Amino acid sequence: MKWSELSDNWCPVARTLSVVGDRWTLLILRDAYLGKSKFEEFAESSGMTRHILAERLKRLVEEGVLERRLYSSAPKRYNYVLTDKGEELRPALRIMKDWGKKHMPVRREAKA
Amino acid sequence: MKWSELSDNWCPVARTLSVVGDRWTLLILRDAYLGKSKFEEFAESSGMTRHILAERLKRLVEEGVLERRLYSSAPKRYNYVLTDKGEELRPALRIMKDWGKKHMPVRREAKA
DNA sequence: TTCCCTGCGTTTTGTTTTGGAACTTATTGC
DNA sequence: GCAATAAGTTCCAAAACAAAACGCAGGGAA
Repeated sequence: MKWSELSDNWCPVARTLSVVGDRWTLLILRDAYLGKSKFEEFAESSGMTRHILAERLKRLVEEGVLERRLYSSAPKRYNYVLTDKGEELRPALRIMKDWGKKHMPVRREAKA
Repeated sequence: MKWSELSDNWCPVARTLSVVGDRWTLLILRDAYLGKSKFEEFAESSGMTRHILAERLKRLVEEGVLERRLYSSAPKRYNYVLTDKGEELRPALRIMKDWGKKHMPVRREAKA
């Protein structure tokens, strides 16, 4: 089965994952919960490539998890802010944060 | 940044996602929470290829989320059961289930 | 007015991962 | 011997990805 066919799965968990279950999307949400909203902020913080970031942001906007908002008209600049729908996933990330702290100690020092 | 470098990230969410944040792993956990434990059960329920399933199960065992257990010695058969560590992610899946029910209605009928 | 800078992406070029299907191994039952 | 079952493994083409360069619209400095 292809990943893209998951959005109409009978299982609500599967449908949720069809939006946020890929490699980088939940990391974007993490940054959004931390208050980040600009393309460059996401790019730097998460370490993902700009290519992938652009694609994921577009998808999250299409799905109504983020909203693309003009915050400067000249030059035109957009940022990405959480919708109510997006906010409602915050508790899931909190659980993952606690789980990571408890079960996934850092083995070697990472820079930043 | 490569996905594999995430396991030593400063952020506990990122470290958690380095284990369960890929396309299919959380679907395996969903099935485990529903009581499934055998390779064939996971394969059929999730619709993922056996190839990927085998890889993900191996990783989950390595990370201590599942335990590989001999349940038949002749012929040798193994199944996969949740550890305490694995159980502790259940609440995150529950949030995703509720979110999916609320925000991701099924658009067309999918077969099982 | 020529040049560099910032913010936000897009394109290009290889590498890695994935999907799909067939194959393997060990054992039981017919 | 022959099919069935369970748990993987192997192969190849297709898709996704990483890294880095490029594009573009304005701003500011020289």
